Amino acid sequence: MGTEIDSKAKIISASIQLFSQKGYDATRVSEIAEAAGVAKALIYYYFRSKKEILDYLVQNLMNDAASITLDFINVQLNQMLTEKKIAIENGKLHFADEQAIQEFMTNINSYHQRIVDFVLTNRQVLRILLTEALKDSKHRQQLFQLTKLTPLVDKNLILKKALENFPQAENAALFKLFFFQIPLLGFAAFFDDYKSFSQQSEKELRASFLRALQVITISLITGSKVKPNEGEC
Amino acid sequence: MGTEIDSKAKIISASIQLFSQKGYDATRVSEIAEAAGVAKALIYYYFRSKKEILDYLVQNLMNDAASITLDFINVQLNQMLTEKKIAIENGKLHFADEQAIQEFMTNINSYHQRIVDFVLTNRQVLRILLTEALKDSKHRQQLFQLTKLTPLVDKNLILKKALENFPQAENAALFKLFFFQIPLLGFAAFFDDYKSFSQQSEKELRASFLRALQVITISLITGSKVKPNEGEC
Amino acid sequence: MGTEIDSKAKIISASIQLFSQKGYDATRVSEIAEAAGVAKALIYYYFRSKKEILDYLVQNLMNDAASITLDFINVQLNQMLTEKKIAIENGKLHFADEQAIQEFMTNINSYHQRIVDFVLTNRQVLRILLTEALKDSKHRQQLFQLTKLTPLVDKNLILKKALENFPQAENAALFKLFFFQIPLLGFAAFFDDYKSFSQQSEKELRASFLRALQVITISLITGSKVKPNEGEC
Amino acid sequence: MGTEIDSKAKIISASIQLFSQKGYDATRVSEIAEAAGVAKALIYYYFRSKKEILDYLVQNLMNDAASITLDFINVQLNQMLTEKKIAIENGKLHFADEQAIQEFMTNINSYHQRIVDFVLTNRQVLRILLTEALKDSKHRQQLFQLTKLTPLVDKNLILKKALENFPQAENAALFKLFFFQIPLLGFAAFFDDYKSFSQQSEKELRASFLRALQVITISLITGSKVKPNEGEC
DNA sequence: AATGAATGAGTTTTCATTCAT
DNA sequence: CATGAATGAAAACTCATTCAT
Repeated sequence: MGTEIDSKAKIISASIQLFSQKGYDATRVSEIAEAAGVAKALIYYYFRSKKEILDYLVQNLMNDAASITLDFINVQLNQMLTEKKIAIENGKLHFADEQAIQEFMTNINSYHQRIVDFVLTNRQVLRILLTEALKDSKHRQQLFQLTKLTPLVDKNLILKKALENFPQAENAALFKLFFFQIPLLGFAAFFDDYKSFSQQSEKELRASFLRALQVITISLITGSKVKPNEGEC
Repeated sequence: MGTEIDSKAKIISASIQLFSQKGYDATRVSEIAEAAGVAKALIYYYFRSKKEILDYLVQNLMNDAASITLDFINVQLNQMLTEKKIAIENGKLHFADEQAIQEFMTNINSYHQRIVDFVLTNRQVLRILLTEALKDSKHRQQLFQLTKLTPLVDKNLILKKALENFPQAENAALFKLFFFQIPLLGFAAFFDDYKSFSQQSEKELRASFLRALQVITISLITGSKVKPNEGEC
Repeated sequence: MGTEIDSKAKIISASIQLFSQKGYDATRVSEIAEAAGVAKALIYYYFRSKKEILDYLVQNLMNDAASITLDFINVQLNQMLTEKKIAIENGKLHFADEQAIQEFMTNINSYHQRIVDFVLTNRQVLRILLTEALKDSKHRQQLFQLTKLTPLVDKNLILKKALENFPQAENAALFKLFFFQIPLLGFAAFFDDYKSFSQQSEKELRASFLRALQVITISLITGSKVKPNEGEC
Repeated sequence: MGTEIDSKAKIISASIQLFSQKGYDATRVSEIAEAAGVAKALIYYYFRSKKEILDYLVQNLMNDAASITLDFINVQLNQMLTEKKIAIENGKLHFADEQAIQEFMTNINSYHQRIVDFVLTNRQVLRILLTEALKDSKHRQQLFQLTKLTPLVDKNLILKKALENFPQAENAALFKLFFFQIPLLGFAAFFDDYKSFSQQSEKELRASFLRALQVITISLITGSKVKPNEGEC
């Protein structure tokens, strides 16, 4: 013990690799053992069952997520409001000066960076969770619980403003889910595939995605009210 | 001869139900048989293997998708350009008058409606395909092939304009994928869950999502250029 | 009926082909149907079961065999004895003159020809029977029953003489079985393989085998007594 | 750890028993498990498939056969030639004296003994191989490869002489196959059946068969040339 | 005479899990 | 901690046979 680089860690690592690659159901315990370079029976020394490995991975992700304070942006936004660098008028943000805009952009970007870094770092387990969430209601709950950590609507002043464009309250949640959280998950889940397809570096892709987030955010903030079609849509 | 309303159809229907519910791997052939109300062996009379059922479902989806012309919007857009109802200046769309705006909105919404209707109608198989795409490269290819049917960037003048906001060409593809196609897929895949969670009707959700698509689209079209942060992001 | 070249015959023919090729157990009823170009269910119109097809083939073989009089040689041999063309002295055949030898050879050869022609004509079913006899005692009985049709020991004067070389009576049966009947069966069973391997024509092989039978027969008839090793063999 | 005297050996033994009894196709894996007194799944712990058990048995037979030097007789024959105890004149063997004949007989018998012992010891697997060879070309090849270990024609001076009786060279191979190798295989394959039928002891049958081999061999060696019938045979 | 559809009872194979050491 | 051996339960798939027409 000590020298043999922690069998448990190897089992966990192999599990992440395989679950995210082939899915939980299609992954065999024997494959995990083989990939981890340990005997199959050892897995049952550390985990009660195959299911428990999955639970362990997801729980770890949840804990990691919880330990990250993602709403720090609000603190800074409020500070900017207090310092009169920004103001909200007629449902739109107004900036005191060019420097205020710059500061605002920096803050919002740093906020997005944190989220993107988190999903990229944990992309394999996120992919596992996403896949499982598509078929298991328990994991679906966990996935949605996870998205609460991106408090765009409730706490984040920015999107809150932007989402006022939507007449119904629920629509805000819908927009948040399908155009912010789902893209984030999708980015994490398909990152490696898209990377090899686009032949861009990890860094470039990350930057591009962040810029896309900016486009959406800014556009929304400064965007005009939408008159929803009252047709038969 | 009348009672057994096409056993094959019942098998297919049961497969869609179960695959989309529990995932392909977790669905047992015996469960399909039970759900379809036929003998297990009959499934192998119509399909060579469990895998072939999946292939059949996906192939059918692909064929259905192919038969739908999703880029009709371009035709109408071009017509509006010809009729001088809209013009493109400085990378932004300019409208001749209020009526032009209205017509444009109608067109774009009808375009989105078609896509949304397609993904909602086929949401179960789409969910299956999405789940499988997350673990099987063959299905990943099919999923991406499917997204080619939403020709937002290449052929669609609207997003083309909007996406000029992105400095690099590749970013357009990234934006298209993660903020249009993935949300669409996500909407289809999580529709039923979100519906029961939000307690909104199918019609309402569809309308809300369409409005969200409008928000994004309009905001982008009329949006100001984004100066990407040049920091170490 | 009449035009459609007899479905039953096609089923039988396909069965012979497949049973002899892959063995009874490994042949599927569906394969027979396919090879015969009829629906699987039709097979059950003509035969109660797959087993019954096999029984039918073997029974047909037995009947064909029974209808051939294979011991006609004895008649002619006895005639030669009566006509003093041959005589038996000291356990060896003595011939009256060269012409007698010639006549004798002709007779014996014509006898062998009949047998060889029979096994070659029926080689496919014989192969089936041989294979089945190796695992099923009922067919083993039928195979041995079939060999009674080659009455070399009991009725055939020639080998009877030759086999007097063997001290024990049973040995005659052993010799007959392993050095006459088994070779005959082997010749029939492996004929097609040996033919394509040796690249000789069917006619040539048949002639060669007949010559080999002569060699054995003649050698035995004129052969010297064998003093069996009395060692521990 | 002592009680379970090697489960793998028990599986192999049960497989040999059952395959040779009922044939490979008709033997169920569950039967092997039951006969071996182990769980069905254990069979798949040691063998990838039912087919692999068969392959293992045949391969083992091939290896055993290869490890036995069956042509040692040639060494002794050559020695007798060198010692002038035998000579070859006019295509026939001539012996120096009575003692030479006796020595020769001893040698040839010891040669046959080895072969017969080998086929008797491995009669069950040989029977399996024979049965499979009748339907699978791969096993046919292996069967014929096995017969190469009885180098009667090419290396064995005795039969080489004898076979000169045959005009065509190929006939030698035919004779070797159908009147030496096939009888040997037949003896092995039908040994147990013939034994219980003849009610002779194993020892007696073995001795009888060896004597039959002697009869054939001696007769051939001292036999007169055969004038093949030039008729329409 | 002929067949497409259907199935019960098996068949091989798999796999998560346990046990003895 | 670690493992080779072992297994019960179930999985996918097969196949001879039957049924309705």
